[in-house]
Amino acid sequence: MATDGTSVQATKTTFEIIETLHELNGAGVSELAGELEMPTSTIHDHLQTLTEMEYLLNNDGTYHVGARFLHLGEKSRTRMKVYNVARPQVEELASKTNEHANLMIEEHDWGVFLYKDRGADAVQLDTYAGMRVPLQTTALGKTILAHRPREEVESILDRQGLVAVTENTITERERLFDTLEDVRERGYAFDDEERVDGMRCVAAPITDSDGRAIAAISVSGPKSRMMGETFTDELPNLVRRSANVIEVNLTYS
Amino acid sequence: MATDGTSVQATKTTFEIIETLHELNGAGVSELAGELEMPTSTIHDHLQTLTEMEYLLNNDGTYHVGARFLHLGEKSRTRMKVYNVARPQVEELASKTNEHANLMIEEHDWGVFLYKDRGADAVQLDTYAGMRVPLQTTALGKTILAHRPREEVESILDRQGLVAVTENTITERERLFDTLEDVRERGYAFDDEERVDGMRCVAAPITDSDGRAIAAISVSGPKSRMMGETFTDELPNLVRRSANVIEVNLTYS
DNA sequence: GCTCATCTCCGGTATCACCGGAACAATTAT
DNA sequence: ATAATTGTTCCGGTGATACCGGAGATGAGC
Repeated sequence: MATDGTSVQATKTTFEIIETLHELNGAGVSELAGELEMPTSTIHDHLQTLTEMEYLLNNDGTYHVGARFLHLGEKSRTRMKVYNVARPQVEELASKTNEHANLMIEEHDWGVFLYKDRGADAVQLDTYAGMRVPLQTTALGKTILAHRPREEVESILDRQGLVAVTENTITERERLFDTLEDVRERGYAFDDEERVDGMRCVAAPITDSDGRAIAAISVSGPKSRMMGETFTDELPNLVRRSANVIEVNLTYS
Repeated sequence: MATDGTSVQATKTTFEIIETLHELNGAGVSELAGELEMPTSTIHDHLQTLTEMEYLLNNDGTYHVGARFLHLGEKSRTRMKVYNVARPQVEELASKTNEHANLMIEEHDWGVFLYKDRGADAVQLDTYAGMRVPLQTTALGKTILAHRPREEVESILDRQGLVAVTENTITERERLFDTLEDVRERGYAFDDEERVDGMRCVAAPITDSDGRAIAAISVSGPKSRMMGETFTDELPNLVRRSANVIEVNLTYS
């Protein structure tokens, strides 16, 4: 583990433990020690500290991630202008289409779901606020990439690669850039089972005055309902209109 | 700073920085250094590490809390049974009453808002998911305390004290225990401007099979609308009924 | 009561978190 | 333009401490 000098090892360990605890959905000292290949005493020191600070919960030896993370996450979300402005629009999209409606931003080269709302007919989905996905695997991410300078997209891809998630995920760099070109021309993006089998999605970017994407909104639903003119015309218009409203409200508020 | 031996100082520093960053709603290195009375280089080391790990964002020298905390918080919330079961009930309460409806749990002696929904007429409030408040300052917290063993409540008070937040906050231990007795008899609790001036609240506990409170739900709104029979009969019944539905669903799911 | 598994606690030591200081960058004033 | 100022980043030394092994405590299962 090469330390750059300006790097706090204990912090890395602490967050590795938190992250693993989170993935395991709660665990004991020795389970974590085994998972992370660290001595139990080291794990214990960190768990102890974090519990004392009230970031973790200890239920008879089983530790869990506590609500202070929700506090940090939720409050920083509510302070994002785009979240506050976009949220009502996402809700309107969901209730108009009866499907899932989502808001995504980019952070550290990832697509992050900031908010989702479920319409009346929405299917069960694995998305939740805070979830991170590779940008090119969703319509949302593609609209964001489409409205970023090519060199920025290149460097994101250099760092992130082009992982395949389903059979339809775009994995060739040139094909992606072609797609982004289309997205830019049309003003919206599709996702045809590129992240989840059976699911389709339509997304539009939310751009600032320079045309740079700061976020994206979308409607997603099962292939069976997302087809024909609904998929090719109706939904794109709906989503774009919402994106526009958000852009306007961002400027004048 | 007395270290117990089994305590990781760097972790404490890291979270102090995160917490301060959060309170300041983003800050630079030297601002944090001033606030926390630490050398800029130490702050920088931690910020660097946390940004590398993608927990913080760095916008031209101004650091912000990132969405990974939302990820941790939101996912651990969705894995709580009571959240999933109670959420639809909270939403129903909000839409029936047109006021705020809330779900609270206890964690590390604090009352934590797990979820809130706003009805059509709901006033602007400072509550948000993850927010922590002293238990005795809300109707929600009081119902939780009322359905915990007295010795447990005593030790919570020993650690937390009885801070006054408004003029009406209960600050005497005996008066609190009298109130809790009433709450237990009635089956629900009121909050008459004990946390926020002008706001009233009605809450009911969600208990497990042993009668121990695991959470509470409530409706809250401005004094002007929360009065008369609505406040004394209608809302209590509504909230209790919702709590009951949640309890039943918790058992059979 | 014994065994096994797990969590806590403790104390030594090699490591690295912390810090001062200097270089670098950006912004404003002159 | 240039200097002054403010703030960020980098670097290397060193003393505090994170880490670890091992012992003690706890508790479940037989």
